[in-house]
Formats: sequence, structure tokens, C-alpha cells
Amino acid sequence: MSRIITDLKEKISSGQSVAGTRLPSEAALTRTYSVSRTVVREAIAVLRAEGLVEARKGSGVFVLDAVEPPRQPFADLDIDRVASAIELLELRSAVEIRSAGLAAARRSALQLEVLIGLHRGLAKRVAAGEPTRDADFEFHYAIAEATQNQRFAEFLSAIRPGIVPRTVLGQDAADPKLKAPNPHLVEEHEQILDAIMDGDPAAAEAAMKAHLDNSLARYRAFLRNPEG
Amino acid sequence: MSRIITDLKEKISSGQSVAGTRLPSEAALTRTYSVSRTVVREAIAVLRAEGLVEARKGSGVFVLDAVEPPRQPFADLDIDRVASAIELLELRSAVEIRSAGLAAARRSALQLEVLIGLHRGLAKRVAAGEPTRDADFEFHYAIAEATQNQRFAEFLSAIRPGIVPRTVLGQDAADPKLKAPNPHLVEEHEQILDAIMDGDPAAAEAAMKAHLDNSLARYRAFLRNPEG
DNA sequence: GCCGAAAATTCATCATACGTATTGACGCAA
DNA sequence: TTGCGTCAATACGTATGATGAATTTTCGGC
Repeated sequence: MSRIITDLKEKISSGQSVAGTRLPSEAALTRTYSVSRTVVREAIAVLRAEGLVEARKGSGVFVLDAVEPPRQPFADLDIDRVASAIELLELRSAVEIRSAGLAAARRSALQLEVLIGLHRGLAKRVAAGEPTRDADFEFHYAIAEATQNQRFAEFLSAIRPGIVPRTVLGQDAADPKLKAPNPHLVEEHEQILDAIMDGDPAAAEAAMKAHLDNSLARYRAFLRNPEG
Repeated sequence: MSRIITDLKEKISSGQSVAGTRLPSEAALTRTYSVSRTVVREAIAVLRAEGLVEARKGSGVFVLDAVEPPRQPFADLDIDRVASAIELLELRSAVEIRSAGLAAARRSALQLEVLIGLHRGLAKRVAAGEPTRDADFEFHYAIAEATQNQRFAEFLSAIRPGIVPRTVLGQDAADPKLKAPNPHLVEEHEQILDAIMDGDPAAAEAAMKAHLDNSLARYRAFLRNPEG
């Protein structure tokens, strides 16, 4: 069944069937795929539900113009391509540096407590030699939340797939060199946190810039010398 | 047919059927909706294709955990809410200021020409009293492209719906006061363009900051005194 | 109470049939 | 030749019955 759906979709998206084209009739599909009409109809029902085709009774099934679904931004990142990671980091820096500054100026007492808690948790993980990617992200996310502008947090959520790679079942294709934790992670976060505690936007921005520039430098070093 | 699909979807999403719940059997659905098995099966085929349910032969059709489809970021903006526009502008500033700086440092000769052309076009529109929203966006977009980092342009594309409101057929709900063009638009763009031409990142960032701060100020003024 | 076989249930697919809408061909008249 | 009406062929929508395969339930024997 899924074979038929896949096949028909392929024919549609590959442009073999432009908008307005008529699909083969149910009877014809029955013959070409050697299945019953039930199966053919269920396959077409799926295509219809997805808005790919339109069935006109007595006439046939017709391909509709593909309404380009709004593409998920930042979803095409090839996390294994270092250049791609650098691109995203550059964009992220722009946002996060401002984010740190705004957080220093606006954070609530409660948000400050959350940040401190997250920072301690991350320090513990580092000390224990556990993975830090998620905890790291949470710290940055909490800073974005402390800006009191939800768009900053929303931005981080949107690019998260490009920051925190989904480990593929059993094997992670990312280069282990790149996964080595930043040795100064805790100190750098500490300086950001201190500046936010002090309510010093300039210092917070500087600390965040230093933190992200450090990552950028590590990526670039890897690009220059992948074996190093 | 669509009635059954809608109904079943509603039952699933409304939480009446949590993950693991069994849907009524085909025979039962046939009775409750007074349709044939054909129709019921086609409806279920659609739900299956959408990953909402899983059919186990001999056992039944079971609801799956709803895999939260990745929400389109920045798509929930209520452009008529000034506070929402301010939020987005604040985020956008962080990106665009850096964007201007990078563009000044990296723009190619061709990109510079494009920028100059777009700027002239915008100036003409202003002189002619024509709408400038799209041309304005294009100028900013071209700057993002001149960073040589596609993520900056991608970011602008993603938030565009929140910047350039789609005028609803016949009537635009946005307040006319907010739609009044920035009286210094051309001059401000000119300063940004000059800095990019000069290859002066600091000046470009300052000019972009001034430009966006101006918008921000106008929004805030409107918030304080909507009638002004 | 436990176990295993039989029965009932349920989805997957096939085949046939009827209704309705559309299309195209044919024939007839102007 | 052109235009029009009728009718048959085609195609989708739905209904129904039957078979197969996998699972669940029931129930009898121990």
C-alpha cells in the first residue's frame, strides 16, 4: 500500500505529473500495481487528504498545484558540516550577545535563581564527566527567557536542532573532536552569570561574546586542521 | 468521508483518546457513522498516513503519541498588537545590526551594486508616494545576503510575516498611524549603505542601530499615545 | 488455578455490484 | 457543415460479501 502511495507521490513531485494532469484511473492503477481497487482507493485517499490530488467523480483524479508548505527555517542544517555549524553560530552570536545584555538589564529575581541553579547543575555534570550539551542549551535558553522577550527564547528553540545534534541510533556521525567539551565552559558561563547578577549589560554582552567567540575559534581551528 | 476523518481526529487531539487507546473497530465505526467499510477504511488510511494511529491486524487501530509537529517559529505574531511588533523588532535588531557589520566587511562588488540599485528604487517609491514596505524589506534582505552567511537571510525570511503584514483582502486591520512611512527612511538607509560601501563595519552597525532604534521609538511612542 | 486449543474478533485484501457525474461519440436536423 | 440532443462508455463513491492472517478471548480439561 505504502509502496503505491510513495510511487504516486514520486510521480507527482518529480514533475512527471504537473498540476492538472490526470492520474491513471482506479482500474488502470489496479492493473499496473496488481492490487485490488480497495488498496488503490486507500492510497488515493491519502494523497487527497494531503492535498496533492483532487478526485472529480466521473472524470478522474487530478494533480493539484503543490502548495509549497512553509519550510522550517534552520532545518536544513547538516550538523556534520563544520561550515554549516559556523554559519549558524555566527547568527546565534548576534542574538545571544544581545540576549545576555537584555537579561542583565531585565532578569527577575526568580529567573536569576533559575540561572544559578542551572549553572550549578551544569558544573556538576562537567565535574562528573557527563554530557553537557542539553544542560548547556538550557542555560542559554534561560538567559533568553530572562530578556522578558519571548522571541529570543523562540529563536533558540528554532535553531536548537542545529545546535544540539540528534544522536543517530547507535552511532553519532559528528566528529568526536568537535564533541569534546569546551574546557572553559564553566568559567565562561560563570562570567556571563556574574554579569547578569550584577545587572551589567555591557559586561554580560562581553562575556557572552567571549564565550561564543571561543566556540567559533574551536570550530575554525577544526576546519583548518581536522586531525588536530 | 471527511466528516469521519475530522471526527476521529477531533477525538484524538482532544485527548479523548490518549496514546495507546484503541479506536472502535471497523465494524463499530461502520455502524456509528452508517457508512460502509470502504469509507471507514479510507478514513483510517488517512489517519495512518498522518502518523496519528497505527493499525495492528487482528488487534485493532491504536492511537499513537502525537509527535508534535515542529511549530513554525514567529508565525504566531499578532501584527496588530504593537507589543508583539516591538518584541520582534528587538530580536530583529540584534540580528540586523550584526548583519550590517558583516555586510560591510564581506560584501562583494556585485552585492554592493544590488544594494545601490535597491536603495535607488526605494528612494523613487518614496518620492512617488508609493508603498515602501516590500522595497524596504528587500533592502534589508540584500544586506543579509551580503554577509555571505545565508543564515542571516534565512532569519529574515522566517520573520518576514511578522514584519510585512499581509494586507487582508480589502481591509488592513493595522493601525494607519503605524503604517505611516518613516520620514527619515531614505536618509537612514543611505547612511547604512555608505558605511557598507566604505567597508566600515562599526559605522554600518551604528547606522543600522540608529535605523532600527528609530522604528522602535516610533512603536513605543504609539504604545504610549495611540491617538498621537 | 493453570494451560492449551478452539472460537471470536479484527484488520488486510480481493471481487462484485450499483449509483451518479462526466465525457465523448454518434446521429439527426437546420 | 454546423449545432444539438441522446446515449453509451468511463470514472469515482459507496455498499456488500468473502477469504486470509494475526491477535485476543473463551472455555474445557487437568
